[in-house]
Amino acid sequence: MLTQRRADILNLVVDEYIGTAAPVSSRALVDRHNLDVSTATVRNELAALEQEGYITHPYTSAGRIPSNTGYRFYVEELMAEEPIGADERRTIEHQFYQAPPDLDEWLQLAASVLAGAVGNVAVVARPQRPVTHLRQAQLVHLRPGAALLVGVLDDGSIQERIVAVPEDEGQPELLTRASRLNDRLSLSDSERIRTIAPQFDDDDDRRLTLEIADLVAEGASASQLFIEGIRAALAQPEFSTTDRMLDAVEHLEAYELRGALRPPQHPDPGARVLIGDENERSWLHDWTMVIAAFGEPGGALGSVAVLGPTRMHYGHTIPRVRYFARLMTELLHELDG
Amino acid sequence: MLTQRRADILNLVVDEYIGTAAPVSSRALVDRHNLDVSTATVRNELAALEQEGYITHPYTSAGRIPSNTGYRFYVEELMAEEPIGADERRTIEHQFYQAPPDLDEWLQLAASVLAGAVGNVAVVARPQRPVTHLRQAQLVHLRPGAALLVGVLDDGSIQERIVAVPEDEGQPELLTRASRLNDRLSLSDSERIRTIAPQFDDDDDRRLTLEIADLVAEGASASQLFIEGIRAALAQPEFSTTDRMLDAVEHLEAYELRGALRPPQHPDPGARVLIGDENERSWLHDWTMVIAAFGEPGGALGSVAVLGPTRMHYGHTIPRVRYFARLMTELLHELDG
DNA sequence: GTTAGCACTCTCCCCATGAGAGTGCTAATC
DNA sequence: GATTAGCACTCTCATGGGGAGAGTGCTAAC
Repeated sequence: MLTQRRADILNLVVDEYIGTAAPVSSRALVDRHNLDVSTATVRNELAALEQEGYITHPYTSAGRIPSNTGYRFYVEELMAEEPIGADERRTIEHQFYQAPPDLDEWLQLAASVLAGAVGNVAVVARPQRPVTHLRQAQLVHLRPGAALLVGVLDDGSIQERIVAVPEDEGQPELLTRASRLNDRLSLSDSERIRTIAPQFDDDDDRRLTLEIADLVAEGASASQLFIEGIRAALAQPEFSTTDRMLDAVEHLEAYELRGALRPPQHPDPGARVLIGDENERSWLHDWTMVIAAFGEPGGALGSVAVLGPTRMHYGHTIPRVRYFARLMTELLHELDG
Repeated sequence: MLTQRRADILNLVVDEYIGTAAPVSSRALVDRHNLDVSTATVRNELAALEQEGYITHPYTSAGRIPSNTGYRFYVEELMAEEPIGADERRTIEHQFYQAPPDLDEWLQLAASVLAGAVGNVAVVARPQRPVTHLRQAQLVHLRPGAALLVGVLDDGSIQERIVAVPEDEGQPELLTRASRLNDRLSLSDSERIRTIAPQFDDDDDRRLTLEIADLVAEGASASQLFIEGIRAALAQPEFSTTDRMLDAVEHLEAYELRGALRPPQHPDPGARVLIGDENERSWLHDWTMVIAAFGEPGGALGSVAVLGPTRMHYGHTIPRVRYFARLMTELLHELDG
């Protein structure tokens, strides 16, 4: 365990480094926080902290920078959370009530506002149920023999695909067919729909039922992501060379991020912080991800996340990620009535 | 007008510069293309070409690089188009027939494959009609008093929003209501739907009709973009400094690109090439955009575009943009049956 | 019209240099 | 025993000079 003074100094080192992005010297600590010890004493403490693995220095005679262990300790024990003022809260919430009451608009807005607030990449994953159920299916006549199958799922998402229908059926017949299917399939999940299929007498009904099962399964697979703030994140000194920037650009896209986020299993009241190699993906080993889940237990679950260099303003970011997750839960609730 | 020899030399300068990204010297031209004149003669011709504005050089004693005028002349008169081999064609088309027959999948795939083929940013804009019509509207019961209004439009897109419905109506009543609305509104555009609204006796029908009009209008506004290849474009020497890279990253996103593309008015058999300041947006003044439209005349129109530095492999890119536009037209046709 | 020859220009890489920032250690001090 | 002053030492980084190299532009000869 760290002595109080060492912990204090570690705290200062991390704060300072987060603010300046430059290795922190003993001099800087003493001067800027009027410690009542000399730089030599601080140097001794820094050496001890380094011994214990909380900080390192890039070369013999540079200041100290936090190690991942240091950040971890900082986040758990030292960090002062920067509360979200009433003004800030109001400004943010105002933007949501200004926007049309549409989930996708809100998610997009959340990503954008959060990215702006933390100056890093913000990712919002559209809420999903672990298992989605069909709410209603519809067949829209396109041309003889083909119709658009539209499925509304119980997480509010819509899936569509073009399907074959009997050549001689027009919209009226398709309506009848759809209502027949809905009577049996509504509120079932993909698995169940598939088991119901053989119960239909009509060949086409059976085939369409299987299409619907596919449709529902598809809806449950890939959740849509809203990504913002790439430019702001890349402007940070961590990406001061073009190759590091290219690396980042390569990974900061929906496909990669989806893999990094993983769908939450239950709504999380807090925010998880994954520092450096605590992330599974190796490209994230220089990144920190702050992630929180939103939604109702048993309902659709989404994620709010912020990605940035491990040198991240944790005290600022973490409460904001939490706040946005709570806010999205509320907004979701509002949509559900 | 240029003499034949000057045109030949300009051609070589552009080819060479496109390949190497380095200013082209008289020596390089003579050596690498075994011209039967001396470097001094070539220098004289280069001086003349510079006089006439087709090339410049960055400083007194560097090789020559094409000016925008030079590129323009090259594209119109000199460039050798690199045909798409049967193999390449097969490989590409195969990928589309492998993919599920879904428009969005295809558009995404097109952006991705095209980006890979040209090594620059590829953008595909989802086809849109100048005026969209409602194909069918549907009301899906969510909870007492609220339903999901789903509109299928005649360009194949789907729009949705949550609307208020009478508290006491369940799915059966909503079905009746929807079919009543469809009878009157189907195949009308937003304008017309709005004028029909007052003809309904029922208050709720009138209100829902206006919602539908909105929905249709919304569907016609912003076309979805599929963007790929950012990383490849940024890896080029034009973006060798982080600030230029940041500038590019800032602009290479859906919102900005939508503004740069502008919806096509009619399907274009060729591909337009906009070099440097021929682009309206000032951020594109160092870029070239190659853009082609696809779709049927009178039907929904989309765009295929490639964006890259003005030093772009024109002879390679242009035929491929054209080819993808044609391919998308065919695929669109296939979806429409 | 073409070419050899050459002076001239500009970039770019390399390297030496020195200032500056910081540490680590030792010995003195509280 | 903890703290501190002092100082040697280390490493980076900015600066500037120098030289090689690449290429042009011009002139005079062919």
